[in-house]
Amino acid sequence: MDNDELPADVALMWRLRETPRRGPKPSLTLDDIVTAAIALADAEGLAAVSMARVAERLGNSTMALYRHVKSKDDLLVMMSDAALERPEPMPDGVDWRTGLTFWADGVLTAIRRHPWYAQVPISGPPAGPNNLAWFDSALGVLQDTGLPEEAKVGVVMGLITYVQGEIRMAFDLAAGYAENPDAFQRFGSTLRRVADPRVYPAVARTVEAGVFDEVGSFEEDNEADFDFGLQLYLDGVAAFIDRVG
Amino acid sequence: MDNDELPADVALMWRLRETPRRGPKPSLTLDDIVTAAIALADAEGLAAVSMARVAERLGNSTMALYRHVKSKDDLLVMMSDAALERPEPMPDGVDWRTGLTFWADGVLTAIRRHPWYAQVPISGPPAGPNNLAWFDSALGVLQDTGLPEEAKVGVVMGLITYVQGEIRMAFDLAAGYAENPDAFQRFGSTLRRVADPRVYPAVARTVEAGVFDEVGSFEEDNEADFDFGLQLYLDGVAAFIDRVG
DNA sequence: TCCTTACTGCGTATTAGGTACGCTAAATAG
DNA sequence: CTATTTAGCGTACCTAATACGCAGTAAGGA
Repeated sequence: MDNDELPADVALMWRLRETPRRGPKPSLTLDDIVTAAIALADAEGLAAVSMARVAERLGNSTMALYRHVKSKDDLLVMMSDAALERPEPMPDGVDWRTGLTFWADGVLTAIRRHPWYAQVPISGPPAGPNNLAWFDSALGVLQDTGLPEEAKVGVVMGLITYVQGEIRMAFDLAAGYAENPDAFQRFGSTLRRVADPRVYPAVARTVEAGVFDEVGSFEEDNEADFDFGLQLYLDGVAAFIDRVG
Repeated sequence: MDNDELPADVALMWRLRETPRRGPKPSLTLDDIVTAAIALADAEGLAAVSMARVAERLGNSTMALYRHVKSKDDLLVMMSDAALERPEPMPDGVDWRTGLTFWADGVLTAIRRHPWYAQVPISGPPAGPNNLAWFDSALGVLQDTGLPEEAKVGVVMGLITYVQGEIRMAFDLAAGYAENPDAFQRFGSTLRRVADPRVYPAVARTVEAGVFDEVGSFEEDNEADFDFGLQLYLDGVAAFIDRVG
């Protein structure tokens, strides 16, 4: 068994630990802990996730968790892999562009169920099983483009980067919005007050054009912005495939 | 004076508070606090920034800070605006594409000086003076494209989203790398062990092609990936400008 | 069968950090 | 000179992470 060559937390995420033989039967499993922590984060936000609160949900003591998890950070890593769940299988025969759009929407949908995901730092390459499944799904869509493997990875990395940016911005902003909607509704008038045309000429022009005046639903605006940027990126990918693929 | 219509923290960031008349002269200014906090975060990471540590650096007591700052979160918001500093002025007469590339590199360079930036949640629209200056700089580059104002904002938002993704991923990953370089160097072999070709066919193909085998400098790889994705996005913008602008 | 051993759950205690509260002293307005 | 406003700060409280070690449990071997 050469599991010991794998990093410890990766082995944990893939549930590769050999089952111990002696000692009392665990009344608690890693899955229980991760599930409880996710439920708590979903219900009350990541800040509510303390070892004590998680243990309470499980009817166990705080310190019992540490038999299954190295530290709280460790738990967070497992939570974020688990929260991604599995990607929905790609519809048969989709072209790469439809596929990547489907993929990106899928990521956002999955994460919308667990908004706290945006606050968990990514600690390494996508090594958990669910993360890897998403990665695989996106790579698979590019199969028929004829791009070299390395270029496929580049395209997917760029897409992941864009989507990560969206996740971070959208969900941080949503938290800010929930806490203080005024700051958003008054953004236009704040800018009018504060954006001196001599210092911020381009912003001032945009403000004058009224771009920040119509409020619109926060989510819808965001979704539209995301799609707009995504389509720009995919246009670039299309040009690249024409050139190289 | 209608400052009171501005959100309190925005007024603070723009230093619009009316100077008080009575009471002892402050021995401490908001700038001092923000500067000290940034220096501390630069030197020891965001986790080292506690109110106590910041106060210690200033030779003051912990609670003295609360006369100038509403809460620690408040301080973080100010820190992240201040950390951005001002964008370098755009070279004269650059075309939009060169300009946006220059801009994106500038953001990354600015943030590389303050890596903890990636961990501070964005709590609202870009309302601080430095944030706004960057926003203005990017918008200004698109001046001659003939795009309507709203489309310019869309293009810049997409770029910001991509860059935010890069910031988050690159700096989180760098932290993970510093802590545990093995996880990265062995990523290829980890995948080989763990990525069952029947479950992860596309990943397996990529692994077989050896894409994850050559290690390369962590920073250089990252920079290259970022530029690759950025150019794809800008290709998309170019197509959009041809179509609409 | 019984003892050894590996393991689980958990109580205790330590450390660290955020911040409410209220006191004291300073500066200025009247 | 007195009232008012404000700065600094000591104290205290609360929450949280987690090191440490004990006690009880289930398998394996004698």
